[in-house]
Formats: sequence, structure tokens, C-alpha cells
Amino acid sequence: MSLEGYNKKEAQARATHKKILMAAVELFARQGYHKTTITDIAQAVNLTSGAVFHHFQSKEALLEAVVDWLARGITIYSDHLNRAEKGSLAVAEGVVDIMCEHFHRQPEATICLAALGTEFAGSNHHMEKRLNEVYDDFVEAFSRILENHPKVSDSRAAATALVGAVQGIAVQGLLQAPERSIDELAKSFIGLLAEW
Amino acid sequence: MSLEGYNKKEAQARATHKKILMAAVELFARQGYHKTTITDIAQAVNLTSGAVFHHFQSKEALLEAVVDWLARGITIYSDHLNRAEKGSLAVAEGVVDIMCEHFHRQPEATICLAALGTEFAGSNHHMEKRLNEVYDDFVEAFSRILENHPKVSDSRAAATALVGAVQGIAVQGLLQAPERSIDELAKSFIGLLAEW
DNA sequence: GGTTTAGGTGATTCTTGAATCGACATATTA
DNA sequence: TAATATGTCGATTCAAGAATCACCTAAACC
Repeated sequence: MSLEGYNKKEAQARATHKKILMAAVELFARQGYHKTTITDIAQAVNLTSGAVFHHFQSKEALLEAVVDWLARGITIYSDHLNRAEKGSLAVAEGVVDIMCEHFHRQPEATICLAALGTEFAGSNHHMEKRLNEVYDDFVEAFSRILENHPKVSDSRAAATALVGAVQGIAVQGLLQAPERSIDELAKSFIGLLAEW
Repeated sequence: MSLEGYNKKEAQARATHKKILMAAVELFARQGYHKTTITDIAQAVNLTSGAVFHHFQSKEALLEAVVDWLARGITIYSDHLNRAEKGSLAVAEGVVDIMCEHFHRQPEATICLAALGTEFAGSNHHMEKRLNEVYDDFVEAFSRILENHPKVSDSRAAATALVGAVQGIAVQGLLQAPERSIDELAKSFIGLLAEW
């Protein structure tokens, strides 16, 4: 065990754990949760299914780990928003920039969240509530910005709509890849928004 | 058999066929394609799985029938757009109105399309191409409207982004239901768009 | 060095779901 | 009314996937 691991085995275990997690993110993004098998994930990291079950108690436990990881990633959005001065188009542009940057660094993350959100929306699965919580921080921060928008009466609804829109655009980006990049879509979308 | 069926049996068969189709739309919308079993669908219409397979050769054939049905439904959007005078915010509002109305008449249709689109995006399944075609008419019509938008250089990208946005909003509407209605989201979203 | 511990294997079990098939019941047609 | 055809049943087959287990190997600890 030892305190703070200079420890080949533990390092290896952590690395494997992470590798499995990332493979799951990627595969859930591409194929969705239900279509993806444990064997798919195992093969993606050159292991056997037994190894996956060694690191995660069940497929659902793996799903939860994935969602936790996504939740951590999304905080950069709300951080940006919480720092921003209220009410300007620039803020929205900033958000979309972050989205694009985030997308380029980890395309799977954005898409995985959108994919899982859609897959579990309306399912009554407990993951639905969990995913809502993930979005919530972000929506909360965004709605504060939108509070003094001249044409928005319900800022929370507007924020929710924007989050949905961004996710939908990411999905289209995936659907149309590689002919069309997500940047083009994002940039065009920004052009449609009003200044304020 | 007879020509043009006043024929109890054929009428019954058609009705059953349609009932199965609609149940599939609803279940695919709520749970996605892969999560939904033939037995789920059969139970939803008080039949057995055997009956379902009598009407549809396979689960995939049923999926294709569903997508065809969705494709027919989406033409009302492109019809509206093709009739519209070019370039005004009113057109976009009209589209969102249609979306809401369509949503209220058949909530499952909007959501099912979004759900399947997301589920098959990036999958390399042939359904991905098919879904793209379904969107394409709509995107095509919309991009013509956007051609003389002052701030949009790539009208097709903008149209694609808008379609994605609308779908994403529908998903959020489902995810947040019943506390928040899709109308609120749609209305707020409109408020964010620029006039032109 | 010898014992213990933990990551990983691969064969196996158990369950579920897609698809098939023969039997049956009811409407149609003659 | 008898014969045929077709919609539906439900038991069954077959494949795939989740999860388990006994076992192997190599690192960690004494």
C-alpha cells in the first residue's frame, strides 16, 4: 500500500482505471450506453472483460464514474460564467469559445454528455436526475448573466434553452463530421444571437 | 383481399400495424432504440412479440418504418420555410411556433427524432446517413432563408446549427418535464435571437 | 527469499432479448 | 357450410452480454 504511491502496481492500476474510464466515455459518446458492451470497452484498451469488472463493480458503476468525470469537466463553463461581468453578448461568445476549445481538447466529453442526456431523458432512470444536476450548475450561472437581458423574461428558461442548443449543435457537429466542423456551426450560431 | 378494403381483417391489420408503429415511436423516444425491446413494444399494445414480428420483419425494419414516419412529419417544417418570404426573424419564429405546435400534437415525434439522431450520430450505422437525409430537406430550406442574414456568412452551417439547437431544446424540455414546458424554453430562445 | 496481495485472464454461468415456428382462431370467399 | 387465408399466440431456439470464479503472474512487504 504505502503512503503516496511510488509503486509500480498502484500506478499501473490507476492508469488502467483511467484508460477504461476514457474508453467508456468515448464509446458511450459514439454508441450510447446501451449499445456499448463491456467487451467493447475491454477490447478498446486491450484487456478482457474480467479486468473491467475488476475495476468497476458493474456496468452501471462505470456509467456513474463517467458521469462524475463529465460533471467535473463542465465546471469550467460555470467558472467562466461566474467570473464574467453580467449581461453582454461577449459572455455568450465566451461560453461558445470555451465549448469549442473544450470540444477540441476532449471531443468525447461534450458529445458523451449530450448523448447520455438524450439517452436517459424521460426514462425515469435515476441517471436522469443525476444528469440534471450536472447541467444545473451551468444553467444556474448562465441564468444570472441573462437576468438583465432586455428580451428575456424567464432567464432560467433561456439558460436552459441555450444549454440545450449548445448540446444539440455538438450532436449535429458529430452527425455531419468530418465534412463540417463544430467551429463552423458554433460561429454561425453566434451570428444569429442578438447583441445586448 | 378485395379491391380497397372494406374488410374487417385488413382494417384490423392496418390498425395493429399503426398501433405498433406509434408505440415504437413513443418507446424509442423515451428509452432509445437499443434499450427498447420488442416485448416492451408488444406489451404497450397488448400483443405478444410474435405479433410484432408478423408485422415487421425485424427490429431494424421497425426502426426504418419509424424513421420514414418521422421523415413524413418533418416536411411541414420545410413546407413552411419554402413558402416564407426570405430573411426575417418572423420566419425563425414561425419555425419555432411550428415546432411547438408539432410538439404538442405529437411530442414523441420531435423527441424521437432527436433521440435517434443522437443515438446514431457517429455510429457508422447506416441509419446515420438516413437520419441525415431526413434533416437535409429542412436544413436546405432553412439555409435559403438565412442567405441574406447580415451576420451569417455560411448559411448552411447556420441552418444546421439552428436545427441542432431546436432538437437540443426539445431534449431539455423532456429532461425538465413536467416542471418546465417546452414553450417556455422555445419562447426564451426566440428572445435571444437577433432581428434582421 | 518466501509469503502475501492485487491486477489481469479466460472459461463459465445466468439472463435477456431477437427471431422462428407450429397451433389456433376468426374473417373472408366460394 | 366448408375451405382458405391471415392475424395472433406462446413456447422455443439461438446468440449475446453481464457478471462470476478459479487461476496465473508479478509486484510489494516482511
